[in-house]
Amino acid sequence: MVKKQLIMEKALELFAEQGFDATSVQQITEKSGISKGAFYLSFKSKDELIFALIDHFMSEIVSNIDYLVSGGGYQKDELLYQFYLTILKNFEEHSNLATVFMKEQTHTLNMELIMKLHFYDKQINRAILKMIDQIYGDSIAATKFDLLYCVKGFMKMYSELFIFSKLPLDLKLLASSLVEKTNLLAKHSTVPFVTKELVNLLDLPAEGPPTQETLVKHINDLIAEVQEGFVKDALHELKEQINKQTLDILLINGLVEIVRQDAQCMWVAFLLRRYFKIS
Amino acid sequence: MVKKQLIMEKALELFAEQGFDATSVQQITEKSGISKGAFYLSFKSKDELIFALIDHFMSEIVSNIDYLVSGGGYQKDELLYQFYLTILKNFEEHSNLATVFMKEQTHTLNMELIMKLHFYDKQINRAILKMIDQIYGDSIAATKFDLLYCVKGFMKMYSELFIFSKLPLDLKLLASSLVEKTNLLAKHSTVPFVTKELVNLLDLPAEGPPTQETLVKHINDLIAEVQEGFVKDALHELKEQINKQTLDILLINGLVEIVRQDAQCMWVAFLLRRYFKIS
DNA sequence: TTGACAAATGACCGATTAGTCATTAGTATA
DNA sequence: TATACTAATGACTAATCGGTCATTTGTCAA
Repeated sequence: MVKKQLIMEKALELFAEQGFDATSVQQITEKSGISKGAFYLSFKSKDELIFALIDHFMSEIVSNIDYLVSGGGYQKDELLYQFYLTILKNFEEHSNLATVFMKEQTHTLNMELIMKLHFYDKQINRAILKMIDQIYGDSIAATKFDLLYCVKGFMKMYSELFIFSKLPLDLKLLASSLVEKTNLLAKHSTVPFVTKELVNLLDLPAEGPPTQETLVKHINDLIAEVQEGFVKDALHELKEQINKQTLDILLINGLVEIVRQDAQCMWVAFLLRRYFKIS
Repeated sequence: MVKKQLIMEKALELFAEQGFDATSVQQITEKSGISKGAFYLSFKSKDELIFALIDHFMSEIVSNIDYLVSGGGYQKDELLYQFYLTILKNFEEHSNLATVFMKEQTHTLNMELIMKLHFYDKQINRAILKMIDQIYGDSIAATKFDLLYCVKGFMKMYSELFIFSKLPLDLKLLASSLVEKTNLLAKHSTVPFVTKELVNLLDLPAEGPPTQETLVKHINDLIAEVQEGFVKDALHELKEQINKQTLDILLINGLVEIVRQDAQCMWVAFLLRRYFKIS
């Protein structure tokens, strides 16, 4: 659906300029060259629009990192360098959305929004930790969680440079600089603050499983969007399984693994695992 | 004026919970146990309230750092440790306001708000750079601006721990951990990314001098608030100098230096220097 | 008790918002 | 061409907002 993408693009520009609250649906529709009614044909509400933006951007970042770490075939320093470069390029390309995040950070809109951001944050943590393990091995077991926070801190602070200055920056130099810093901290740091226990404490108490209704709604939304045929088939099958309540866990598990491959389905895969109590 | 403080406290709690936009004046007055009209006796607008909050807390943080770096009498590692500890305690004590900042970050409200935040940010940069000079001397001239960004990054990332977890954290351990990290980066880092030139580019083009009207308004506000007698006298004298247009620069310079001692007057001292074109 | 003044109130205003829905325009089929 | 259907419209609503101001309340000295 091309209309949806048009709205998302134009809305993103406005959100980056003015913030979410300060941007009216009217402005979005004017900039998109459509009527107000047409907006509500694509999105049920203004909130649904920002959810879509977050899903789109975050799932892309997470799957980019995942791909690098799991299947990139890079080694040690090269991996770290490519990691930073990938993240930075992502920020550069989507600096508009990054601006929205900076501005709106956990803006108390909705419990689902908070859960989503928390979920993607955990995915990123998982991927970075995996990378740290690959690069440094067991030697930094005591400080790896602290290093995780430093890496995220580097990303956070330097990404501000993109957002507040629109200057063209030398990403390769920046990535090299961050690689050096990360290595220094990894190899010589002896006083960790963030421990495994603290990270576990920070993982908010899990919400209960989603209702059947919300799950089906999400799946239907995805079926309308997803391109890949076999993913769409798996989604249909999953919907049937939910409605039939058969609980064929092996089949469901396989289907979830299939849809999980598609970045767009990341969040719904998470909800499905919650719903069916998989691992 | 005690009413003003009551409003500021209650508003701060609400802003931290819901954000600035999402909090109505109605809610603030209800929580404060006053009427809507009474609110507008203390503040001319909702914007003026958030300006007051920012001025109040940012000037406190800046003067705390300034005091440490300029007159604390600490040396090297001890100075760095006290610096982190002071900042962290400030965040802990005012975690509500820190939350508001995280949420509202440059929320496009008003040109004056942006200028204020930028001004305080520059004050903090100045103080940190002075500290870096004291501790490391000329040896890190090439990487000091990069180190500045790392220090600010550490503060940023770990302060999130306060804000999103309400856990009691071991600030002394955290400060020690950050001292070690800072020293590592200062002593071994060789690939800087942030240079003096880049920092200068990031300093937004300065606004023109304030009008006589706005200046007098700010001074009057401060006269009503400031406790210290001699500061109040200096403010009165400054107001007279402005109205008389005498331009006795030496006298004015001295008066500005006097009021600058008071943390509350930091911003107006900045405006005065702009107005009278001092240094 | 009275009168004068300041402090405080809350009903009210115009502006703006997200969201709705009766209506129209456009398009494909018979 | 007539019919049936979807896509698209924008005037409209109900709610909420920041801010105002005629009115009431409280507090003094006389």
